[in-house]
Amino acid sequence: MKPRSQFRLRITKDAEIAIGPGKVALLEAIVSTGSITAAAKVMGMSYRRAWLLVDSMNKMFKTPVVDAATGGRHGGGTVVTANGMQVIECYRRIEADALKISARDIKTLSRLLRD
Amino acid sequence: MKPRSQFRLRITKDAEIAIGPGKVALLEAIVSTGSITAAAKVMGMSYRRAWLLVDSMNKMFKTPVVDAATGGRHGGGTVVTANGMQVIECYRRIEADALKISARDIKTLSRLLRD
DNA sequence: CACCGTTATATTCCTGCGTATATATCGATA
DNA sequence: TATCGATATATACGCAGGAATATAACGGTG
Repeated sequence: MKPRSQFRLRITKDAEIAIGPGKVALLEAIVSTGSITAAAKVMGMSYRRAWLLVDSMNKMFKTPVVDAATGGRHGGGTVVTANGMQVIECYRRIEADALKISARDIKTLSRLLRD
Repeated sequence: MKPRSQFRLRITKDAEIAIGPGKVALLEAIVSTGSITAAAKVMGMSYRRAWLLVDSMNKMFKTPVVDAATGGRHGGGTVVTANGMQVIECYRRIEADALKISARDIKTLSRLLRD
């Protein structure tokens, strides 16, 4: 079938993942939904897992990537900070650049696969 | 501490990984040791796991990536085929190119991390 | 000041991955 | 032809990661 290639960039600190594809996608889901709960649902993961990922990101970066609020009319919500947006943009740009520069070799590799 | 960034390119076929960082490293270990058994030890994994990885690669590529022999003076051994060598080289070249083109952005991202 | 939906957090359970282990087979060489 | 080390394969066990579940706290708004 169609071999799908994907880059997975990870930046690791002390044997734990600072940022990777899953965390970036989660951040993007928070941007578009406005809450961790809804983002978790979109991503198909439990709220707990989503919260743990968000929490670890906030701890690993100098500046938090999200700003979570409890209470309020709609119970609260979570917004991605300017710093978080920069992380997303930078990560996606790296991905796009890497994919572009390697397109030829990736195709070569894919062609070696059985159909 | 020192944030270490790593690219992990995967080429996926039907939701299973055709080639990725672990399999490439295993192939390289087979090149340098001449057997699955020794390569598994070097990689710190069980023989079973190593054999399963090798087996899946041989099945997914049009041409086998290794040639395994049983019996003989030293019990046999496994050599990486020309096709396997091409897979390794192509994969490593993609990695190097991607890392090079993204060096600046990766540094930017790393700097956002806490020390 | 009661309501509501979200964040925050703990506990329990389950499942899949990998290890460990055991066994059969192979075949060049001494 | 007996030996020896590697391949090939099956079974059972352990464990970490994630899901499911439960509960408390929060704070605008009506």
